[in-house]
Amino acid sequence: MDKKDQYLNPSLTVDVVVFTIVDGELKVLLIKRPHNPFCGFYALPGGFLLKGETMEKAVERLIHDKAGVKKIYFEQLYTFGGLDRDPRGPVFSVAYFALMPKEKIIFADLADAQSPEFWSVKKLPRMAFDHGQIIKYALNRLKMKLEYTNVVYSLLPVVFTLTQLQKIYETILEKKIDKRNFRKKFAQLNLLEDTHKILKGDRARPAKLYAFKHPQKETLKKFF
Amino acid sequence: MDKKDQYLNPSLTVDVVVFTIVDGELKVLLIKRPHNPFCGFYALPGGFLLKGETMEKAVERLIHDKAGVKKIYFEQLYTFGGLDRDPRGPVFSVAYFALMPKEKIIFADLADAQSPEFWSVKKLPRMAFDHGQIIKYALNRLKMKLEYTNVVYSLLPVVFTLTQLQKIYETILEKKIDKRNFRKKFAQLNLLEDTHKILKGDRARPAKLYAFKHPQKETLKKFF
DNA sequence: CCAAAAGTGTTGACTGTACACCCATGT
DNA sequence: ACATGGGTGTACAGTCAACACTTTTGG
Repeated sequence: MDKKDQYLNPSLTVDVVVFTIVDGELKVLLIKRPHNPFCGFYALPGGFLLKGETMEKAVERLIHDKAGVKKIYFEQLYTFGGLDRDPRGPVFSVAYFALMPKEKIIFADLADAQSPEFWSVKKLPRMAFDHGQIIKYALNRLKMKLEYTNVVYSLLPVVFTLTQLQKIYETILEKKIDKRNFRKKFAQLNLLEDTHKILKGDRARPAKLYAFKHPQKETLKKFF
Repeated sequence: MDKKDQYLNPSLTVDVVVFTIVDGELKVLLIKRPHNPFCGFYALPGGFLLKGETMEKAVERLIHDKAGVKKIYFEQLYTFGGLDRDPRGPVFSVAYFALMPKEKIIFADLADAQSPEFWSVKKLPRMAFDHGQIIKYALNRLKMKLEYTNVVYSLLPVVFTLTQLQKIYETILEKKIDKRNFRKKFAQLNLLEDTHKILKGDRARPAKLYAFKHPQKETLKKFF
């Protein structure tokens, strides 16, 4: 047997789980597959690497093409390599997870002909490949990162109220948080600055608007 | 241009960072490369996938062939994909990290002709590819996991003294830990059981031997 | 003046940390 | 008897969780 024949020659793709929060629901970006396999099913944005392209560049390209947005937070998640993931043969997928604020969503004018949509993670459609599992994995990572880092900034516009901030935590962690304890915690973490602006318009007391001092990723001891 | 030409067709390898502790030093398993590129440099055990082999199977195979051991703890670490990692072209490497107790080290009778050696992570030789960085990444992961999980069991023989346990923490985290607080913490975590055996032979007071009740991986709130 | 969301402190329980001495054995 | 590592408790500080009322606006 030729030595080369004993080796697997797998394909390598990149898939991205893009999360955002709209109307108090955590959503994930999906695309309806126009081809077989899994034609008509929904899938994560993904695809092969182009020549000379790193995985990170590919992720940026995918995010730009499918969500019309640049420069959002993303990180590598996990590499999935089950032999039966794709009926066409061995395809290894390096999954990334990304976060964006809903304010950046633009679907008009996309370079790509496919039809990206945000779906609530609570009611996902039938998913192609093992993408359902990948989303589950990403969700878990998101919950972890919310508790140990300040990534939440990537889901928010530059200025926001403390209530908006709290609601993101409550939505993703799926639990109620005490308002006073929440605000106390953030106050002592010293991550936010008061913009001295105020959000009116609600038919209620106006809220102060805050911004992150350092929107870089930071790892802290314990958030929640 | 043919459509296929725009896609990268990378190779995919698996590399394993096997840690163990010997004589109070954290060691990593390395192999001296017998071929170019980087002939004579040291590298992590790794290689291509065989036909019909998952990444996990490949890791088990590598660990068995290079360290002569089966059934040790391992998990996926990260996928490295820099375009210049390998001078021969784009090679993506899915890195795993593994832990084994020094008691299981057997170098005799290996299926593989190469020469595996354990090197202290404090004094690594010149490394091939980006393997130095991969080890650094793995080391970081190990520190994290020590603090949040009970993986330490994978570095220990089935029975051990509390002092052996503590020394592993001290070695890896590179800090002294208070003996009383350490023992108190482990007592309240309730992970250990007293085997009612005793380790004599030191010219000092004999020590009780403990074992993990559930050697499965568990994630706990906070260890250290 | 009423509805709606913003804003604000205190207490008790728990957890982490600092710290020093006696005990059981081998030589 | 002494050297060596094993084994044990207390007190203080910091953090977490529970809990209710007043304030400011729009309608």
